[in-house]
Amino acid sequence: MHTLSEENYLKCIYRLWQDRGEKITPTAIAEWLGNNPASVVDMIRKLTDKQLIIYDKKKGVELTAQGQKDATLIVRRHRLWEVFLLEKLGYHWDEIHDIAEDLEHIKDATLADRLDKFLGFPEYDPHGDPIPKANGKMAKRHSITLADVKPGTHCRVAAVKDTTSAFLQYLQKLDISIGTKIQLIEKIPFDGSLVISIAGGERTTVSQKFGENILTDI
Amino acid sequence: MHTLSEENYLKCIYRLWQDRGEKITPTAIAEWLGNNPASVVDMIRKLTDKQLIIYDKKKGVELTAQGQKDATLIVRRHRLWEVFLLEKLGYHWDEIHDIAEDLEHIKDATLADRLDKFLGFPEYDPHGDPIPKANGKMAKRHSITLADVKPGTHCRVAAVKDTTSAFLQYLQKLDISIGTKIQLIEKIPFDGSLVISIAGGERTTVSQKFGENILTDI
DNA sequence: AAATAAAATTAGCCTTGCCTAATTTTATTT
DNA sequence: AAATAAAATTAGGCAAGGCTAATTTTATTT
Ligand SMILES: [Mn+2]
Ligand SMILES: [Mn+2]
Ligand SMILES: [Mn+2]
Ligand SMILES: [Mn+2]
Repeated sequence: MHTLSEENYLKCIYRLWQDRGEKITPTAIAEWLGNNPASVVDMIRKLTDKQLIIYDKKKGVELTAQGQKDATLIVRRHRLWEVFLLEKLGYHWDEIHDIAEDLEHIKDATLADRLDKFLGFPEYDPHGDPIPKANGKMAKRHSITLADVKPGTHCRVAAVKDTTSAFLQYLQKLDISIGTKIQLIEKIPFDGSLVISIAGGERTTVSQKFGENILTDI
Repeated sequence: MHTLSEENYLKCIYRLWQDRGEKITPTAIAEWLGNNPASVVDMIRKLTDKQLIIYDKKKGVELTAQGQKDATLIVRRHRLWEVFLLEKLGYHWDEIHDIAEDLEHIKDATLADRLDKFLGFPEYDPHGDPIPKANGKMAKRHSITLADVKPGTHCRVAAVKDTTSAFLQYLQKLDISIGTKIQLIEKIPFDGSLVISIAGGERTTVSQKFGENILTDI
C-alpha cells in the first residue's frame, strides 16, 4: 500500500488534473502542497517506480490507470468522512476539510463502503463535490462558475471550489450555502466584480475571484 | 503535539502500568510494541525530554501527570472509535481494534467529545474496557478473572483482557460475549484448566490462559 | 541569436524512528 | 566471590520525506 505522503501526492495530482486540466508541472504540485520543488522531484521518481504516474517533461505528470484508481478511492474516503463529520458530528462546513485530510488515510478493506452505507450513499459531499462510488464512478461535477454566467441569470449554488475556511466563513456570513439561489445582476467590466442578489435579497457586490470559486447549477 | 510513534509509546506505557502494575522496563515496552530495546531507549529519551515520563533505572518508566493525561485521551479516542465501528458500522468485535489503532491518532480539539455525544456517552467499549471521560475520569475496571473465581461461582463476562482476533474469534465460537453468564464448575489442579458452563449450557473445558483473559462481574 | 528569467534537477544535509552489533551494567547462579 | 546470563546502553546505519544551495535545462525577452 501507499504511505501517507504518497497518498497526498496522488490526491494532489488528481485534483490538479480535475480542475485545471492543464499540464501538471512539479512547480504546480509543489505550490499546492506547500513543499519544495526538489522534494516533488523525489516523489515523482518514487511514484513513477510504483507505476502510479508517468512523467514526461513535455506533457507533465499524468496518473496511470492504477494511479487514478487509487487517487479516486482516497477522494472517496475524504468526501465520505466530510459528510460524516458534518451530518453526524455536527461540524460546520468550514471545519471538516482538515480533519478529513487525516481520516482519508485510514485504510481498511471495508471501511469506506460501510461508512457509505451508514451515511445513506450520499452523492455529493458538503462542498458539493461528487463522491466517487466504490467502482470509481461518480456523479457529474459542476463546471460553470458564477463568474461565467450571463448577467440576469438566476442560478443555484451547486458546489464551492475553494474549501478554505476563509472562503467558507465568508459564504456563511453572506448566508450562502449549497442550494442557495443567486441572481447575477451585473458584471463590472473594470475588475470583473459581480453584483448579485442572494436568495432574492438586496444587491451585494463580490469579487471576480469569489465568483470563480462558486460552481452553479440550472 | 505528539507524533504517532510517541502516542503509541505513551499508550503502551499506560497499558503496561494499568494491567501489570509492575515496574515497566525498556524490554517490556519493546516486547509489547514489537520493537527493538535500542529503539525504546531512544524514545525514552525523547519522552523524558518532553516531560511525559520519568525513567529511573530502579523504578522503571513512569508517566508524569501530563503523560498520564495525554495517554488517557488517546485511550479515550481508541475506545470511542471502537464503539463507533461496532455499533454504527457493523464490524465484529474482533475487527475493530486494529482500525481504532489508527483512528485514535486523529487529533482535533472537539472530535472525541462530539463522537462521545453521538454515541450516547458510552461507559464501556466493546471489549468491556471503561472509556475515560474528557476529564480523565472513568468507570472502574474489572479485575477478577475467571481463573481467580472459586469453583461453583456464577459470574458474568464483564470484559476481555486479550483483544487479538485469535482470542475474540474463539470466544465467538464458544458463544461468549460481554454479558454472557458463566459458571465455573471445576479447576483442574494439574494445569489449571477450567471446566465451565456457558449460559447454563453443557460443560466445556478451557485453558488457564483462557480464564486469565476473561474479567468477571458479580 | 543572445541575454535573461524561470523551471527543473542534482547534490548534500537534516530529523524521525527504526535497526544491528558491540559494549557495559546489573542480576543470577554456581 | 566468581562466573554467567540477562538487560540496558552506545555506536553506527538506513529509509522516508523533507530542506537549501548550486547547477542545468527550458522558456521568454530583448
Ligand atoms: Mn491527507
Ligand atoms: Mn469537500
Ligand atoms: Mn495507535
Ligand atoms: Mn477495546
